[in-house]
Amino acid sequence: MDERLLGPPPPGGGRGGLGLVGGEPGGPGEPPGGGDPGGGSGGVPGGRGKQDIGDILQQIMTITDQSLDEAQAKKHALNCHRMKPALFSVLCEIKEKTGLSIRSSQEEEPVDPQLMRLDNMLLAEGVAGPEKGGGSAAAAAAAAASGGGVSPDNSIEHSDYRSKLAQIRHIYHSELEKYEQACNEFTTHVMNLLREQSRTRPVAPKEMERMVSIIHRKFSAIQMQLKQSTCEAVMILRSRFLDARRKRRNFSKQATEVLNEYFYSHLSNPYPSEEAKEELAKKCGITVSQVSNWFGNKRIRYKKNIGKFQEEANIYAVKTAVSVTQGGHSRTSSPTPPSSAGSGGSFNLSGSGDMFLGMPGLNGDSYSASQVESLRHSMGPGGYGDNLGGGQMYSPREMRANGGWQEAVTPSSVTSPTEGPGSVHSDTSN
DNA sequence: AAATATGATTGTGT
DNA sequence: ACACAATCATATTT
Repeated sequence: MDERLLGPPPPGGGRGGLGLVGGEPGGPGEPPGGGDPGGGSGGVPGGRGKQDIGDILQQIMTITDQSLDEAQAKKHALNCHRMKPALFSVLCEIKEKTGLSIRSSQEEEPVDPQLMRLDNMLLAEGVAGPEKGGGSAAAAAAAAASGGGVSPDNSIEHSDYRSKLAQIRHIYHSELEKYEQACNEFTTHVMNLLREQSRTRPVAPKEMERMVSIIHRKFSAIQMQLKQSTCEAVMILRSRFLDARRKRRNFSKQATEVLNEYFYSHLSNPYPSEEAKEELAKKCGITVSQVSNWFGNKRIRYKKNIGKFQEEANIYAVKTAVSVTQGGHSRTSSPTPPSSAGSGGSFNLSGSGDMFLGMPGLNGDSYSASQVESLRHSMGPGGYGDNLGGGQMYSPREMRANGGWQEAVTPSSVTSPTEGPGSVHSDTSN
């Protein structure tokens, strides 16, 4: 029966944060100015401090042993006292009364919704769920399902991601186990202590229960911290690996060709329908959303600086024109009916209109001349080419007819053809 | 190495 | 849900 009233062992060596992923700059690091409450400025001169402490410790050990023996003796004496049972029962009664008030004040809390969220997320990420097998299999299945033979190299990066995730999972589980174990150890320790003490002092079973629940609450708070930091780590990992911006690859030359072709041949209304997007996606070997992204970017960037896209516009305009003249009425690829393009009407309106007026002002003279020439030829008689010298070739009526996805931008390049179109309305000053 | 191009994400308005 | 604008993060060009 020689038990020491040692303090409980601290829960497993973990502090709050797991050093999982490299130090993020924004991380919640501890401020360097540590706590020294109460201004304990009694500086202990270094040097011999340690030796002294060792000596003192030894002294304390011996003293403690002695006093413990004494205490045991006293305890025994107390236990054998004849008045002991009566006193004990009285104390128990008193304790019972006070215990009621304590119990009523400490009601059970409902399950923390935050904890639920964390749990759910960990489960969803495959951290909390079953071990390796299930997780990787699911990931592989997902990869197989989603990747319709699109990007073959993503599996490598995926494996990297998965290994990191497995690392997190491992740490998480081991920490969790450690906490669990420490909790159990501590609980039994306390229980033993209480049981032992219940012989000499009144300890109701209810009280012991309460003690256990308190301990569990404390440990679950620690677990929550663990879960939180694990979640953080997973989030960081996700943003590192799964953010597509980080591994951007340009589309293939052919893909951009196809996309540009569509864009410039539908310049008056470059909003492909869902079907058209799917068609384009299939042709380019990219996803529909990528097509949408591309068109979004293209529209905004074209509008922002038409001058920069003149060349490109010419190329593709010529291309389509040539294909029209050469192939007669058979378009190269687009299954879209000519009606939508309104081939002549609206396309020439905004597209070639800019083209003709904008080009000479730019540097593209030598190159554009021939292109324009060929284009003019291809357009045949009655084209707009004749009006070129006159300058004003748009009729406002037709202007409006194009649906105006770029509004006043088109005319602006007309008003000041000499100036570099890029500098026209670039309000991006700061 | 700086500048530019480009695909993707995010926030906002409709 | 979609388009737009701004912005990010990388790729490519200069």
